[in-house]
Parts: sequence; structure tokens; C-alpha cells
Amino acid sequence: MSSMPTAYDIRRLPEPDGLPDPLPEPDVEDLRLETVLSALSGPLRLYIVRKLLLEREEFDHTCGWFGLGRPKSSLTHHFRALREAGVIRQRQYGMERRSEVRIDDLDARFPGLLDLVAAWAPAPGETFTR
Amino acid sequence: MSSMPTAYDIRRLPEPDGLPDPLPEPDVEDLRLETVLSALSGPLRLYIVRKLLLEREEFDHTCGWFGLGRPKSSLTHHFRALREAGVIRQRQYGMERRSEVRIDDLDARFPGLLDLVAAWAPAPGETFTR
DNA sequence: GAGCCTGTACGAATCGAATCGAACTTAACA
DNA sequence: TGTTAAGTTCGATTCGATTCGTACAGGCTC
Repeated sequence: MSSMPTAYDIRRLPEPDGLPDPLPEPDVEDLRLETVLSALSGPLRLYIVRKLLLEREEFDHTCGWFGLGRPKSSLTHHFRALREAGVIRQRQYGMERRSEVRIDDLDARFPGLLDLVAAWAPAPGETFTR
Repeated sequence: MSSMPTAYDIRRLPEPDGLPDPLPEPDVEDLRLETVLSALSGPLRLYIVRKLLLEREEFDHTCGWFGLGRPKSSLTHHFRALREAGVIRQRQYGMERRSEVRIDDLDARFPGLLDLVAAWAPAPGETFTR
């Protein structure tokens, strides 16, 4: 593989030990471009994935961390869609559910895609943290 | 700009002279990632764009060339969606309407995206030329 | 002209996605 | 125990995309 640096490489962190198992997700080899593009084709989803990508921290983030100001049931819907498409991985920490982008898997299957997400910017006047 | 070769570069052709004007389309600077991803997020659309990308010829192709076996009104719908998203350019040649991928514009705004489309393959068992 | 071939326009049916409220679960904590 | 907090599940609504039939328009050729 090439070692071209990407915009989000500086945020690639070592996996901490003793993580809870991920929630059910598709295997790398089962990822489909049409499914991933569909999951990403919306400003809110792009916002979520881009923020996850660029503001990574150890143990990742809960839904609430995004401050999206939407009902919890809506967030469940979007995060599940992203997980089932293979874009993010979710783990259960007690009552919290934390998410991370599946960087390695997406880079392997769709090289360059995450760079597009990282470079994305909302349309002028569009807000998400209402 | 870098001069990294892409899978479809060999198909990049000089523009013939005296082309009809393109049908209305968004300017390069108005292309939105979410709109483009949405337009591409379906097997049929990916099939169309990939075929257009890899089997380019001078003066490009009509809808019928794809042999998609769908009603004409459906094809009009999909090609218009791709054009309005900025993925393809369409020109009117007499009664025919020919399409080409906006390679330069898409490469400029979303570098790497067309490589993903070019590398795409339909899911096993999926057919389009029914 | 009659047929045929491009393709559009319009409208209808249908399907799925997005959105959200309400009720529930599980855990932490005072 | 009672409260708060994170998140799920269910069901309803709404909205848009897809799909397609039908009718129509312009140009070709016999």
C-alpha cells in the first residue's frame, strides 16, 4: 500500500485495550460503494462523519457529543444507518454508545473517499447544532 | 495540480469543434458533494456513469446506447438527475441527446471520486441490460 | 403522408427515507 | 427510592425518489 498522508491521518489513534465488542457491522469485504454513498448523501450525515473524522479522541464520541439538537430517536436512526452501511463502528460503554469512523476499512475499499468527506463544508448558511 | 494518472485518463478525448451548447447545468463552483453522492447512490446510476467513463467515444453516447431495457421516461429521469447534480453534461444533436461525464470539473472539486466509480462493480448477480 | 425513432412532459402509484413523539430500558447517583 | 441521563423501539407522518404509462414533439426515411 502507498503511504500517502491524508488529512485525517494525524488523528489516527492506537486502539485502547479492553474495548467492548463492536455492534453488528458489515465485514470489510462486504462494503458496497452504493450503500456507503447513500449513507453519506446528506448534509447531516456528512457533518457527523466529518466531525468524527477530524475531532477524534480516545474512546471516540457519544451521540450527544455532537450537539445536533435533534430528538434522540432521529440520532439513533442516522447512526444506525451509518453503522449498517459500514461507515462507522459503534461500541457500547455502559449506557453510552460511542462511534468511530472505520478509517482503515474505508481506505482499503474506497481510497480517497474519506478525503472528500474531510474536505467537505456545509453549504453557506447551513447549521446543524441548532 | 498533480499529474497522477487515473483509470479513465486514457479515455480523455479532445473536444471536437462545433459542439451544440450543453443543456443547463450547475457551474463547477456550485457542485455540492452531498448532491453528487446522492445522484450516484444507486447501482443503475453507478452503472451508467462508469460505462460512460470507461467506454468514452467521440461525441459520447445516447441514452439508448446503454441498452438498459427500461422505459424511456425512466431514463430521462435518471439522466436529468445526473445532469442537474453536475455529474454529466448533455448536448442536443438533432433529435439525439448525448451525455459525457464532467471529468475535469469533478476531478477539480472532488479528486478521487471518479476513480471510485471507475473501480466499482455491480453486486454479484445484478444485471442492468435486462 | 405514414411509419419510426429520438426524447420530453405530465401524472399516478409506489416505495423507502427522514422525522419525531411517546413509552421503555438500563445504569449511575444523591 | 426517586431522579436524571443515554439510548432503543415502535408507530405515525411526511416527504421525496423511483418507476412507469400515456401522450406529445421533432426529425428521418420509405
